[in-house]
Amino acid sequence: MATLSDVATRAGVSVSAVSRVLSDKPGVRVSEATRQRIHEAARELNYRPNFTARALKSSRTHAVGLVVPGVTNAIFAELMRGVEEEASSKDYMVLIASTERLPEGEESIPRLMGEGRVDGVLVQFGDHLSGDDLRTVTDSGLPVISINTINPGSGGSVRLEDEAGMRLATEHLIELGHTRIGYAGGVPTSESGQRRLAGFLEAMANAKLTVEPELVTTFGYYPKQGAQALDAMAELSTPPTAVVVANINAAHGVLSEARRLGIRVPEDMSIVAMHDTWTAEIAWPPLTCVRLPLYELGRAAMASLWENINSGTAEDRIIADPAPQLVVRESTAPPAR
Amino acid sequence: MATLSDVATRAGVSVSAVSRVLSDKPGVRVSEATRQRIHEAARELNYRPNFTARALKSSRTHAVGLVVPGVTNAIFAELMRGVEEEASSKDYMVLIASTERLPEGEESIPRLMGEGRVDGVLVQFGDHLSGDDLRTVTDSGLPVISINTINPGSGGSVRLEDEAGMRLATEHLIELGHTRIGYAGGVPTSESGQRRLAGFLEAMANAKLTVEPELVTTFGYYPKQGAQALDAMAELSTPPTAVVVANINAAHGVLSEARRLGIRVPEDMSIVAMHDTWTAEIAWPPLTCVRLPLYELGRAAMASLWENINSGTAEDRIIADPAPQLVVRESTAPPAR
DNA sequence: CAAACGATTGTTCACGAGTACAACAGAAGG
DNA sequence: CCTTCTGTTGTACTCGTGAACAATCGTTTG
Repeated sequence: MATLSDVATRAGVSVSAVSRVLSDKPGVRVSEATRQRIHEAARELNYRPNFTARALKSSRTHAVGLVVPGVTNAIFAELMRGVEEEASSKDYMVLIASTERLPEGEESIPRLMGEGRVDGVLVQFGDHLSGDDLRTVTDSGLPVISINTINPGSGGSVRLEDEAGMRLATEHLIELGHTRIGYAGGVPTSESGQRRLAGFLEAMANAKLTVEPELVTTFGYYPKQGAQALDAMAELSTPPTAVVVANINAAHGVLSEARRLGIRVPEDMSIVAMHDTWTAEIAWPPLTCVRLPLYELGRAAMASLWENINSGTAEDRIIADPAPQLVVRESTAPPAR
Repeated sequence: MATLSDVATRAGVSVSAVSRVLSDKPGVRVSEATRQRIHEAARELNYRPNFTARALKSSRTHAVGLVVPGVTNAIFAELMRGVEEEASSKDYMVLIASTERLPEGEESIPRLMGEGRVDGVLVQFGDHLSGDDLRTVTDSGLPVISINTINPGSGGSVRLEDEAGMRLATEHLIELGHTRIGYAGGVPTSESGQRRLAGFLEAMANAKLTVEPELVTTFGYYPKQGAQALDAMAELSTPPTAVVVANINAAHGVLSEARRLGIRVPEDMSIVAMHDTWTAEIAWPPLTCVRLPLYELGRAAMASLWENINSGTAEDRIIADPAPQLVVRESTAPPAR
């Protein structure tokens, strides 16, 4: 790997000359002859500035951390694609830190943040946001953007129109004629979970429909918890004729549990889910979903972080473009009379 | 962010003393008093060694690159989970470089490799392995492990038992009584594609079944290409009664295309797919699959890379544990007479 | 009691890039 | 002919860590 001084030797100049020419700042004055010789030498040696040295000098690593609950997840994949592309366009790289297997004395978050590996961090805590982890992240002094969670007092955030999305989903069921509608939400401590529940309740209230407490479950966003929610509702003397599921992964769990219990979708029960990933299409029946701009959320998160890194400004943004959109497939239908 | 010399000042000793104590090498002799004072000062200042400085000095970044064709993919997710966990256990971090949107003058691979950002690279080229990219990667002089492709002359590799997996899938259909079996494979230039095709042909030959050329398609591993393969087969005067699909993502495409064409699965056509991701269960009908150890492949890849980084040895490994396993679900059945 | 030794700690330099400052050349002006 | 200026290039130090080497101290031994 060629260094600055290798190039300098080859071009017969000093390192600083090479540094000046190659960094190509506006104010530098170098003769055309040396400039060319240096460029030629650099090309011949296939010179690339050493990242570690540059990072040490400038205390900029041109890398950001992305902390997510897990990577086996279509929602995360969309988000990450957005982050990746925006990062790439800003000459940044992305370091993934999954909190999937936290239990065993997880050290990767403090390591990521405390050692100057990254210039900033994007955090999407899942349902299980441990207070300790959160503190580690916010106390580090690094620019932090939290995704779909407003972090009190620290850094900026980006989030989606969760309420509007849930209203859309719920209104769809109401328009189809459902009145007894169940809700399978995220855990109550999750912020996005609270917003989504609010959206559901609002739509129900607008339609003057009553929401019986036993029809509101908040087990979580994962398939198993979706199945759990359906189990709870199926046990009732009069189960709902439709269910709003606050997360598509949970909806997949609802679907397979419905199959297991012999509940036909949509004939016996309609299902509408939040988020529209490619898995919605392959499910049977294909899931009616509300599409939220996850890719754009990722891009916006990275853009905000970049802003924060470079100018210290931290704002809370709501990603509303494109607006939440209902994608009707085959998991919803009018209720059987 | 506290530095070594901050700790040194606070403890009233020199930087080298601190360095010695905190790096805690076996041969160092430091008095218990200073050791304690240093540890205390370090704790009080919440000292963490600066990664960039350490990397510059030792020319080890404790990071590896993972180059993959795309991140919106359940197969990749499994693989990445393995890589992540093994990396974490070795105190390494993972940098993702997706080649998804290569066209636009992609610079991220050379950047990743040429600037000393990573100690080594794991590469999984998809169907579209460009010669240039491959050369960039292998010429860099960095330790490289290629995943599911044997890279001629450079670095080591890990791969799965593709042939055995395909044999298993094909034999399953043969045992059910199918004789006219179609094949939807990866592009012919892909190495794993060739091995999988070989496995299919071998199983057919073993059963003394003829393979008509028009039943062998090699469009690729993606859903759309799976759909394309089914289209080609459905056009035939006598379509196959079963199809072996060399990739589960393509199989999802086959399924939805079958639905579009009014082909019932498994009544009119059985489908068996390679790889068993969670999406196989949510599909309708749930897909019969051959499970290959993707997670273990990821772990093994990272372990091999670590070996290569630390001792320069590069071997080609085949991950055979656990062995390929047929997971029978509902997409396969005996042929209709 | 002095030399020699071992234990402990400090000084210095290197890693590669970047930058303030110094140094030097040549040209213009007095 | 010398000063001054400008344009160009080199020198030297910084970032934080790590390690070879040097220095210091107290202690043991001849």
